[in-house]
Amino acid sequence: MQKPTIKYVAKEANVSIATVSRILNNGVGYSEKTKKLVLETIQQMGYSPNAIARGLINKQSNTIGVLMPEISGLVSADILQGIEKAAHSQGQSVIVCNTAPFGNQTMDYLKLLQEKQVDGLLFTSQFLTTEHSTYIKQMDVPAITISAYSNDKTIPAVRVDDEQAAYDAVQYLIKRGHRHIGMISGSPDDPLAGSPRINGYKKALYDHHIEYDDSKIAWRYGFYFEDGREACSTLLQKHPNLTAIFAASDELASGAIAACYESGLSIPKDLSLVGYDGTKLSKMTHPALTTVSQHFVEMGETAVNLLLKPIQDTKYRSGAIIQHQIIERASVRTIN
Amino acid sequence: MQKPTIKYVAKEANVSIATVSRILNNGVGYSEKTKKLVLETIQQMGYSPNAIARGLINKQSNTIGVLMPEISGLVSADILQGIEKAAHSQGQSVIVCNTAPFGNQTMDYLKLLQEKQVDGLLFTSQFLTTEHSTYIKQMDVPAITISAYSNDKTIPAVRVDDEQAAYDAVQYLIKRGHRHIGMISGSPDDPLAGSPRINGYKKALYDHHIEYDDSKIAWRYGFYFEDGREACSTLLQKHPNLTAIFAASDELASGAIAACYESGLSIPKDLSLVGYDGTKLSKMTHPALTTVSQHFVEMGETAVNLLLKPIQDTKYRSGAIIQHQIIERASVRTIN
DNA sequence: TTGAAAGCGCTACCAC
DNA sequence: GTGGTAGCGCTTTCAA
Repeated sequence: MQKPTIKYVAKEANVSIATVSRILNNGVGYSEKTKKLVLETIQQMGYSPNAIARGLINKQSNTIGVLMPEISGLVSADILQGIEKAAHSQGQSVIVCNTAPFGNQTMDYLKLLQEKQVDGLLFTSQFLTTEHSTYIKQMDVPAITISAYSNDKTIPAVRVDDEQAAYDAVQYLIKRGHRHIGMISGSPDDPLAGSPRINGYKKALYDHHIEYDDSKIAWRYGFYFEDGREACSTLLQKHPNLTAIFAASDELASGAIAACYESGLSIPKDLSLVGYDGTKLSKMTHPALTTVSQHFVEMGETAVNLLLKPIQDTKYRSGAIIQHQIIERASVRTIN
Repeated sequence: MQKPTIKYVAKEANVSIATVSRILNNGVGYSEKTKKLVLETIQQMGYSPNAIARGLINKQSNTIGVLMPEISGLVSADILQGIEKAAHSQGQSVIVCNTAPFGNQTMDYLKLLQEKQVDGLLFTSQFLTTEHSTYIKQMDVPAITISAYSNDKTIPAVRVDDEQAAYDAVQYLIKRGHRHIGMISGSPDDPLAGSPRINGYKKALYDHHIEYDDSKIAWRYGFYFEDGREACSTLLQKHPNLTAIFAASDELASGAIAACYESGLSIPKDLSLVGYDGTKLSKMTHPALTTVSQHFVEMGETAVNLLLKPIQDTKYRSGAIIQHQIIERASVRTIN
C-alpha cells in the first residue's frame, strides 16, 4: 500500500491539489465547506504531508545542524538540551554531529549538512578554523558559535566571559581570606577554555596584590576527572601551603577532590576548592562544589534564537554574553 | 548569486544532467575523460548536491529520529553518542527529539518525523504506549527501543537484562558477607527501570535464603541525586543495621553517599554501596562506586545497526540483550 | 472560490 | 557513452 499523497487526497475529496495545499498551509481562498471536507478526507486517509517535497520548493529544511565534540559530556549535553528545546519551539529540528577533535571530521559534516540544506549551523565547544569559516560563508547559511573559538569574528558568538568568570571565582576566594591560591587548568594554548580562565586568575591575583607564581598553575590538555586528580596531586606536592584551588571545570575539581582524599586533606578544612561550569556533577560531589555556573541550557536557547530570528537588533550582531554566576556550596572555607 | 544546481554544472561542462548524475552516483556509463571534466567543473563551481531533491526521488531521507526524555542525562547522553557514531558511519544523520514525559509530546514528534520522512525511529528510556506503537506501524518505518518499555512486543528492543543485573549486584554484596541489604529504587510501577531491578533484588535475597523485607526498599519516582539522598536517609533511619545498599542508579547512589556523609557514616566502612549504570559519575564520587555497568554507547550502536541492517538473522528479530558488567571500585567492603 | 500547470533539483528510464 | 525527459510530492502563479 502506497502512502497517500496530496494528489490522492485531492482526488478522494473531488477538489484540486491546489485547494488541498491551500487548506494545509492555512492560506486563504476556499470555502469552509471544502475545508471541512478536505480535512476529513485527510484524517480518514491518514495523510501526512511530505516535508521533503515541501523543502524542495520552499528551499528550506526546517532543520539546523549542531556540531559538537563529545555529545556525552556534561557541558555539551546541557547545551544540546537548550538547543533542542528552542529549536523545536520554533519549528526546527536538530541534527547532531559528533565531531572528532582531529582529522577533518568537521569539514565532512559541514558538507553533509550543506547537502541536507540545513537552515542554520551551531558550533559548540569547538575551535573554528579559517577553513571552516570560509566554507560556512560559502554555504550561505547563518552560523553561531557557542562556547567556541573562531578566528572569524563575523560569526556571532554566544558565550560566557570566561576571563571575568575566572576572575570572579578567584576574587571570591581572596575575599574569603585566601592568599595562597593555586589553579588547575586546561592548556594555556587553548584559546577557548584555557587561556581566558588563566588570565582571569592572574588578573584577580594582580588586582589584589598577590604575587603571581607560574608554578601554582597545573594544567593538562583535558578537563576531565583524571586530569584534575593528577594536576591537583602535582600541585599539592609542589605547594603544600596552598589554602585554595580554582579548578577550570567541575570535572577537574572532582578529580581534585579525589586527590585530596588520597593525600588525607579535608575539603574545605584543609583546602578550599572552587569549580567551574555548574554542571550537575558539582552538587553531587562531597563536599558539594562551590562553582562558577555557566547557564548552558540558556546558552543553547539563546544561540538558536539568534540564529533563527532575523537579526534586527544590531546589539546582537556579534552574539551574546551569557551571565555567569557563582553558586555557593560547601567546598570553600573562610579564613579569618 | 544562486547556488549552482546539477543543471548548471551540466551546462558548464557541456554534458547532459544525466551524465553528471551518473558520475555523482558512481554509476557506470561515462568515459574517464568526461568524468574528469565534470568533477573539475563541480569543484570549480563549488557545486553541492541537494539531498532534499534526492530524497524526494529515492524516498528516503538518510535520517533517523531519536526520541528521548532528557537529553542531558548521563545515560541518555551516552546512548546518543553511540547512536550518532553508528548512524554517521552508515551515512545516516540523527535528529534528536526531547520528549517530555507528560502530554503528547511524543505523538507530536512522531508526526513531525513522519513528515520529515525519517528512515527509522529510536526510542530511548521511554515508555511506549499503544497509541505510539500503532502510529509507528502506520508510519511504516522500522523502529527500535533502547532501555525502553513497550506493550508492543513486535518492536525490537535493545536492553540490559535489568532483573539479572540487579540480581548480580545484590548477589555480589551477599557473596561479600552482607545479609542486611537495603535498596534504593525507582517506582515499583515503573516497568522500565523500577520493577525489574526490584525483582532482581528480591530474587537474589530469596536464592540466598535471606528474608525479604518490604520496608528495606526505599523508592522515589526519580532516579536523581536528591531522590537518592532522601531515600537513603529514610532507609537508614528505619534500618540502622543495614550493612549494604543497592542503588538503582549511580545518581541515586551519589545521593546515598551524601546522606551517609550527613549521618556520619563512612563508606565502605560502615555501609557498602553498589550503584547502577556505570556512568562517568560512578568514578567521580568518593569513594568511587562499585557499580553495575550498562554499556550505553554500545547499546546505541547496536540499536542503529539493528535498525538499518535488513534483519536477516531471526536471532535479532526481537532485539538484543547487551551484557552488563560489575565494575569493582571502592564502595563495597567484604565482611568476614 | 477553485483548478491547471509550471517547476523546485534530482534520478532513472529509454533512446540513440 | 551519452542525452532527453518523465516524474518524485509539493507550492504557487495565473486564469477562470
